[in-house]
Amino acid sequence: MWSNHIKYHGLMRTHQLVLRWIEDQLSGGQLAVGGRLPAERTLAEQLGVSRTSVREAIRVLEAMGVVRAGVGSGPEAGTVVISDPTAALGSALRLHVATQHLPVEDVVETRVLLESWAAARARPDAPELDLAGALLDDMDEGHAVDDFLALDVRFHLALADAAGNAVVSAMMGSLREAIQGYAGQLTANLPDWDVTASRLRAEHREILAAIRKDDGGRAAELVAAHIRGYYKEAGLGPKDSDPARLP
Amino acid sequence: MWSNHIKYHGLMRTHQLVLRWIEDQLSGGQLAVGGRLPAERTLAEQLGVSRTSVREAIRVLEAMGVVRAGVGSGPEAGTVVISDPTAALGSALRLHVATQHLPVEDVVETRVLLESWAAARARPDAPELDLAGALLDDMDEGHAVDDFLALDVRFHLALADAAGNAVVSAMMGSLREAIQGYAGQLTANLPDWDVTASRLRAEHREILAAIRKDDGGRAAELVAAHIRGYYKEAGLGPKDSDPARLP
DNA sequence: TAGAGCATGTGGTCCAACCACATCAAGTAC
DNA sequence: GTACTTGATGTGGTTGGACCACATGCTCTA
Repeated sequence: MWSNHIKYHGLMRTHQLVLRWIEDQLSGGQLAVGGRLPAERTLAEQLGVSRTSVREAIRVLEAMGVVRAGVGSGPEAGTVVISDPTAALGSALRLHVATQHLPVEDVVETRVLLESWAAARARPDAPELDLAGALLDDMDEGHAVDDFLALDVRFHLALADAAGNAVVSAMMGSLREAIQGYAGQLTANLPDWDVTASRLRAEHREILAAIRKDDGGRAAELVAAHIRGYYKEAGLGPKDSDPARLP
Repeated sequence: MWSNHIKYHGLMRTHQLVLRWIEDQLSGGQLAVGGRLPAERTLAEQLGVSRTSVREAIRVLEAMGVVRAGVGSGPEAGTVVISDPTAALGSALRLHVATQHLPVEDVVETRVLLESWAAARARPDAPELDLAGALLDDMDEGHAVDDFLALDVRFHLALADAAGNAVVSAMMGSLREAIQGYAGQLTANLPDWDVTASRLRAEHREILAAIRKDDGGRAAELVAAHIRGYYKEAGLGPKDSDPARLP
């Protein structure tokens, strides 16, 4: 039996070598979602590196939403392959928003772009719209602010999913996640939350109705106004002084 | 002087604690792009954790494009804060494409969406267009396939930057990066690279001209056709059987 | 048969040591 | 005086070993 040991990697740091090995396993199909990585100690020995380097690689993959590490024994234990792009993109965006290199206004505008497109593209008979409708019904029964916002997130995600593009869905969710803390603080700026919540509910119903009637153009306009209106009311100033150029 | 030691974090893994501390420093402004983190050993002592945990946190931040670690002494050494959202999003997308949970078709369609929007929104006098023009001139002088594609990437990035939305630029770049390997293989499917390259050059000039004439609508259409056309010629089948619904 | 308790294997954490590298300062040769 | 050599210093990179907490499953016992 030949050895998997990889040497002569002077140009690459050891954990990146492990990373590349795992990525190759994924691309090649030897490793798929639901599958499990070898134990850290085993993998370290197989690749001829230290357990520390293996762990650093796994830490990165975990941050990327590609694996989940669980202690103990049994099916929940070990390092298993998952696929949660939203978590990865969300964390990355949030960090870069924190460094002030991604303006919140740009995040909001990108949300408008992606969600408008999703609303315009969603099929009236998409099954995700049923979930959106159910979430909408839940929102009617007087919730606390946090609960309402949680349902709101799921409603918007359901709409995005209805467009059938996994990348757009993931990016949409990550954008929302990246400014979640920011949006939460904004609610404090609102003059009257109950009034705002009522308006949001009404707008949600309009959006869903437009999609159901296959009026994608109107749905897109409504979504854009819905998102921009909320952040504007909460005090987020527009970055662009020429709104006429907005699509 | 009080201690920075953080204890009683039973619910959180140690490296996540370090991660949170650094993110707080970024949000609070104590750390900004260009700044340097304390040395690993120092930070470990300050937070009362092992150097291992500090290193795992730094590895994650590095993968997120938030810091860059350099050995040795001097200005290039140490762990300094940077901001490269594209790298982070690109790696994450590439990995999830590898797990087959993000279809390449969806990546391409999202590129069409973002780049069309950018082309429609770009101002005719945006300085980034000058760079795009210069790159276009470079492309004329017979290059190898790889060189041409490298210039092509920079041209498209320049166009995206001209729209003035950092989030869209970052996402655009990451999408391109995520399928870079895939796109490279596709060139082998082309019947005649020189013919294709000529067509791409002509389309680039048309796109740039449309933006310069402030005809955003036409620019968006040209970009969409440009991207879809390339991948279609190279053999990437459309995922949706109803192209009439495309925006 | 039902329960308690141990064996096993997983990731989580820490420590101590060593290496490679880049800079800078002190010393040395000319 | 100038130019070169040489060592000290401080950085991240890597390793091996040790121990812990946890979850499961087997085995022994009452």
